[in-house]
Amino acid sequence: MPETLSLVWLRRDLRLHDNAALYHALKSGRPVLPVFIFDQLILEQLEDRCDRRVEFLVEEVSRLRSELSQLGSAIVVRYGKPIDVWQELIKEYAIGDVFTNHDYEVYAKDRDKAVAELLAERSIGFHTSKDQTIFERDEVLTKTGKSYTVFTPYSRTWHKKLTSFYVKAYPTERYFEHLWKADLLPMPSLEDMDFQAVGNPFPERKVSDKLLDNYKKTRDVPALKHSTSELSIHLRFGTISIRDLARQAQQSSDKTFLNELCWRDFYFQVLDHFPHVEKESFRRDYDRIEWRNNEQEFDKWCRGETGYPIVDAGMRQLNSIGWMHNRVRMITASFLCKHLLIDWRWGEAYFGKKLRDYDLSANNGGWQWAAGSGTDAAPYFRVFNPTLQAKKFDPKGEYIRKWVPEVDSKDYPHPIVEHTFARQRAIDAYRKALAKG
DNA sequence: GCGGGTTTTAA
DNA sequence: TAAAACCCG
Repeated sequence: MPETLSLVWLRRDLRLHDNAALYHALKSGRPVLPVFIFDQLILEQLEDRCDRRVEFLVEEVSRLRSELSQLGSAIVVRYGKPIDVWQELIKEYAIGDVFTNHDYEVYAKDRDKAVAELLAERSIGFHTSKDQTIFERDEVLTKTGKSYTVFTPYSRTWHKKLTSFYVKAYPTERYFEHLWKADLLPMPSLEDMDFQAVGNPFPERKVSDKLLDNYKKTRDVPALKHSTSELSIHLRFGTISIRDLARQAQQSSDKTFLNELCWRDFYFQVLDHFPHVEKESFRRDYDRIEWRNNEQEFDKWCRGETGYPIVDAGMRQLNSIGWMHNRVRMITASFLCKHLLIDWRWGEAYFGKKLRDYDLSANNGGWQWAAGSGTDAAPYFRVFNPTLQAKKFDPKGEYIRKWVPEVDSKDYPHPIVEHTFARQRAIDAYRKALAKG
C-alpha cells in the first residue's frame, strides 16, 4: 500500500515561503507533494506564441522544482485540462487531502468547484485558504454587513483591521521535513506547450525601503527609472508574499504603497461579490452607452498612433515590453473610452493580451474606473485631458520621447480627434445613455 | 503537579 | 494580539 499523501495545488502562489496552503498541508500529518498544472484551457487560447506570462511561469515553476529538489522533494508539473490532470493524479498517487489557496475569478471558482466535487467522490478532502490577499470576501464589510463598493470607506475599515497578526508570515520553513522525499520529476518545457521565449528579464522580486518612502512622489512620474515597485508580476503569480510586502509597506513612513495594496484587495473583493463585472458594467445602465467602436481607430490606439504623444507612448511601451506605467494606463484607458468612445471591454481585452502582469480583478477594476462604469467611479463628465496629463506627469517629455522618438517630426500623425470636440461627444453619449433610466 | 517564562499557534 | 502549548526547575 503506497503512502497516503497531502497534495498542495499551486496556482498563483509560486513560492514555498509564507504560503498558506503549503503550511496547512505540511501540518496535515502526511507527506506533502506540490503540484502545478499548466492550464491547457487558458494556454491554448493565447494567440501570441511569445507570451511573457507563460515564460515567467516556466521560469518560476522550474525554480520551485530546483528548490524542492534541494530539499530532497519534488513537484508534479503537468500540462492539461485541470480536471483531466486531477483524474490522472488520483490514479497515480494515494491522495489523502488536497490543499490550495483561494482564487476569486469566475473561471477559477468554477474550476475549483469541479475539482472539489471530483475529489469528494473519492473521499479526498479539499481544503482552501486565503493567501493572495490581506483581507478577502467578507472580512471587510460595512457596519450593516454589506460589501463596500466605494474605495475610501473600504480602505478606512481595511487599515483599521490591519493588525500585525494579519501580515504575519506562515512559517512553512519550520516544517519542510514533512515534504515527501522524492526524486526530481519531469516538467514540460515552453516548446512542449508550443510557446517561444522572448527572453527579456523580469523585474526583481523585492522592493527597496527607499522606493516605498518616496512612493507618493515617484509613482506618477513614468519617465523615472523605478518610479513604481514593478512588483505586479510577482503579486500576480505569488512569487512574492503579500504579507511580507504589506509588513514592509506598513513600516514605511509613506503609507501610499500600503494603500495601493488596499486597492488590490478592494478589486479582488469587488470581483468576488459582483462577478457580473467581468462581462458587464458594474453600474448596468452604463451598458446602454452607444459606443462608436470604430475598428480603424481602435487599431491606431493599439499601435500607439493616435497623435496624442502620451497615449502613444503608453501603448508603445505596452506593446514593446508587456508592461505600462500605471499613470499612463489610466490616461490611455480614459482616451479609448471617452475620446474614441470605444467599449471599455475592447481595451480591457487588449491589455489582457499584452500585460505580463495581467490580473482580471485589477485590470477590470481599472478599466471600469476609466469608463466611469465601475465602483468608485468619478462622474462621467470628468474627462482626462491627455495634453494636460502629459504636462503634469511628463513635463519634460522624457517618457514620451523614449517611446515615441519621432514625436517632433513631420512623420508624427495629427491627433486622431480634437480634444474639445471628443470631450463633448463623450459627455453627450454618456448623458444620453444615463438619462433613459 | 505547579508557577513562570517562553514559544507556538491562530489565519 | 491573545490564547494555548510547551519547557524547566
